[in-house]
Amino acid sequence: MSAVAEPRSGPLTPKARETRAALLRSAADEFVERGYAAVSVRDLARRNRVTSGAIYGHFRNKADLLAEVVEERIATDLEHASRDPGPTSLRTYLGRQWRNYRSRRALRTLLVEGAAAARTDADVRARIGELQEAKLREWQAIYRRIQSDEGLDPDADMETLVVLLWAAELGLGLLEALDVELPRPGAWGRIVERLVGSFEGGDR
Amino acid sequence: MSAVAEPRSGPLTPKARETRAALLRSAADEFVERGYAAVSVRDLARRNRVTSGAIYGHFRNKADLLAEVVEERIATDLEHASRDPGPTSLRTYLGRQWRNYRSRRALRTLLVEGAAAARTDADVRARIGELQEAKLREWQAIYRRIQSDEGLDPDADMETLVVLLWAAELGLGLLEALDVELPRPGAWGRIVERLVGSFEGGDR
Amino acid sequence: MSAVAEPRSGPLTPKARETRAALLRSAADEFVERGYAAVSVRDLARRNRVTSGAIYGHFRNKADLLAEVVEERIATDLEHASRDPGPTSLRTYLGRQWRNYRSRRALRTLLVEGAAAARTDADVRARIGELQEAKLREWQAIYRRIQSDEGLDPDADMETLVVLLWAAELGLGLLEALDVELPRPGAWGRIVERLVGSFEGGDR
Amino acid sequence: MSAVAEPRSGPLTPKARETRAALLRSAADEFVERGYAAVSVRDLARRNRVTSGAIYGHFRNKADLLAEVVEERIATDLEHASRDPGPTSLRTYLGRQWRNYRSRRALRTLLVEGAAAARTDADVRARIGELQEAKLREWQAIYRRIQSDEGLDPDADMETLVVLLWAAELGLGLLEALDVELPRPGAWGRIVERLVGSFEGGDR
DNA sequence: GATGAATGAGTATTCATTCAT
DNA sequence: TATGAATGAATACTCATTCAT
Repeated sequence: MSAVAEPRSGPLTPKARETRAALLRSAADEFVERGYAAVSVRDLARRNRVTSGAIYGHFRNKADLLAEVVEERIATDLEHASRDPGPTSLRTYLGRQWRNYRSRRALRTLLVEGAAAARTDADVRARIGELQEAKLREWQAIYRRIQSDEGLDPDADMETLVVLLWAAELGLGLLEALDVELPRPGAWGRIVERLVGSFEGGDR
Repeated sequence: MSAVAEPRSGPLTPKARETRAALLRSAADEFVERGYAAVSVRDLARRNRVTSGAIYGHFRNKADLLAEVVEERIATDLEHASRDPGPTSLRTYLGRQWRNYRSRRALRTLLVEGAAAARTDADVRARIGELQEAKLREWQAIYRRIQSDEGLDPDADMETLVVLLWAAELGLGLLEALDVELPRPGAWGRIVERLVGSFEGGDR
Repeated sequence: MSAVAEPRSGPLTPKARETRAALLRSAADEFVERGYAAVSVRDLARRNRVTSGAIYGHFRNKADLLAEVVEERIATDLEHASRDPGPTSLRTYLGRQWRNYRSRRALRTLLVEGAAAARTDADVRARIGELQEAKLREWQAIYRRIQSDEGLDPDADMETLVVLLWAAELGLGLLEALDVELPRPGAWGRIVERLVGSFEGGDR
Repeated sequence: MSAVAEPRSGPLTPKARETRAALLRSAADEFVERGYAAVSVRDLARRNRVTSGAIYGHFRNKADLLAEVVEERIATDLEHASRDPGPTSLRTYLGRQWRNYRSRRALRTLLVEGAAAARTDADVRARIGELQEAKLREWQAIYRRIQSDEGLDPDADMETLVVLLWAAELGLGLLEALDVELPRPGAWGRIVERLVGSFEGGDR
């Protein structure tokens, strides 16, 4: 209906910045706790002592709000996983990541919510999807670097390995949503170390 | 299949059985295509030339309908994966399953929808969650059988391996919902074969 | 969002018919009294002791409701104006119509509201527009019949005359909306008779 | 032109005058193109590179803006129609006005919008209504002058004639809003000339 | 067993307007 | 004078669900 541009143009007032951050924070909490669909914009407004109209000064949509929440969470929660660990074996690198999978539970939950929303919202789909692809590419680069530095089997398909391991992480999110009991962190770490071991000894 | 499915007790007339089956079929299609939240009970009614009131003669509520759809789909799509393959190597068994992962896309989609619904609906959560746990237990039994029959490393943690591989399958569903490009079936099959290879040669 | 058909399919329950008629009646009253934009769907619901949801079982839209109201009003208020008066002079026929223009005030008001709504709603525009064109064609046929039967100047452009007179009627509606004082019925009748007189003598 | 237009008193800076003029210009365009109700104050603000708050420095409210737009348009578009044409026949005078009715389409559109707004806004109603009455009085004076100068039938009711012709013009606006096809300018001119002819030859 | 009219509560979103800075 | 963040109230509309017929 409106043919022209959007709110949120120039630099924000400090107070506006604060409001926005607070909204993102409580939206993240609520979406994780009660689910995206079950949280109404009014709920968020009330919780932040603003009117729902105010929220629309900061976010285009409820979906936009979800996308921003997910984007922020990916950035913070996967930040250290995306840094190249330097000289290390793939086993050590992966074992460390997997052993503490529980710390990423909120992120997984948000991605489950995001994926469900993505099914009907093209914008959410594009934004979160592209973020996922970017992460996968980052990790693939790291794995390949380790592959050549550490003398792993050069035929090993690191691209697919990365996708498989990340899919497993995401799948945990689904199982968690279904209240399925998951293995203990130690077991997770060990199994990944063991699987990845097949890449070390050379070909097979 | 489910104890709560039919509010009306007693045996069903053939016509009622038919209506019920048609509803399940089209609900499955619609949930996969347009998403559980985006499909209204009235949509389903119209598509099946019944009134929405009639649907409540067959299913307790919309969530019940989703649960039944998922249950049915799990039963049919994973039926052959749950049969013990008889004497075979784990590599062969798994390679076969993974290579044709694309055939299970609809099932994965339904599980993504189901997981999102499960987040706010305790009944859906319990029903689909228990089904998942049952499947995992089935597979774990098969893997353990192969482990002992084929002389795989007896220390290998087959329980966790099963969860990891199934989580990866579910994670694919999430990535598909986000329109992330996935590896080709051949690559999937090979990587799983390779990973599982680490269980064969004996200890490590 | 919904790909399939609409409510209101088969024949209506007597009670439903009643509800629908009552809604149309009170919508007409309210739109005339307070204006289409100022009347909310909830207002109408409250006034009819129904929920707003019920209204959407009878009408697709608020705009649909307006269109139906206008259509009905045109049908009843212009019904007798559309019947061929039989043998009579154009002067008598028109004088009679114009002298009692005040009886059509509600119709004019609705057409002003309808025109304003039509500016942004293509459906309303098409529906009311087509109705207007149909009426104009009806009248043009009647005028032409009188023209030949009563021996009026055969060169007279009855098509345009009809449009002009109806436009004047509609214009009254605009002036009424602006609270402009209008001439008395007698004066209206006389001026039209006088103007139309120019078609009779054949002179010129 | 209007006593309430400028909330801020005192003389305007040149820049403020410019902003105000630009706002009026684009408001006129938008109201004609998309409709008063469909144009938001923010739309206008964005289009003029001001904030919506700033608009309230120039106009009391949105309705005030519409009233000013209409007032301005009436003043410019009907300016030459309000000047006494000097010695001329009524036929010539009116034929000229009607033949080019298409040039006044924007004005008619604004009056339709104005009338709809007037239905719920007493201020708009009063302002535009009074303007209309003033115009009608102006024209009535001119017609009477011609009536006596040109020796038309002294019994002819010029007051009502003026209202009728102006109502017809306004009615065109309504029909235009409904996308009803209108006669060609030539036909309009001729019919008015013909009708007015009945005033010339003397009584009938 | 089925109908379909109605409920009731809720939803995201929009908008004219205000006011501290 | 202008900004832009925020208000507050309203809006059309949707939907799962119920129940008299």
